[in-house]
Amino acid sequence: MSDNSIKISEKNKDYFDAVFQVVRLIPKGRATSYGSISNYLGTKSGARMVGWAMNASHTQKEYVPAHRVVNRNGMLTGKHHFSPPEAMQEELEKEDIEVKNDKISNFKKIYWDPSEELDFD
DNA sequence: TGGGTGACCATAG
DNA sequence: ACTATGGCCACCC
Repeated sequence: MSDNSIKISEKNKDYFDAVFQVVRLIPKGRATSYGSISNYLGTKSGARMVGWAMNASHTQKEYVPAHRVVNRNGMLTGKHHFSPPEAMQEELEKEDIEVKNDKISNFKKIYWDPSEELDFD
């Protein structure tokens, strides 16, 4: 493995790019939280920035599975930001992820932590 | 330039 | 268990 090391430059633009890359690395049927991504990138409290980056994810040419990114509670906080708000839950259910009341039921099961799954070189 | 906001998280009361 | 507050950093007005 060699592509798993995401490098962040001083440019915030690269930070956005890094977030997108991590999100794309999320396996199908899995989900992670903003905090985990920010923690993986080094910005512990930069969880908000991750969400901000996701907001710009739709502008990226490459597909970014933003629906696989939820908050620490497993709640689909960003669903309202999707083209059709219900699309987020739809996409998750398509990946065998059970969503109940805008929250992932088995979030702990399908939880995917980049720092755990991705190996550092 | 400065203040307010946000798809968050952790801690304290 | 729940609510309140701070922190964090980029973006917008």
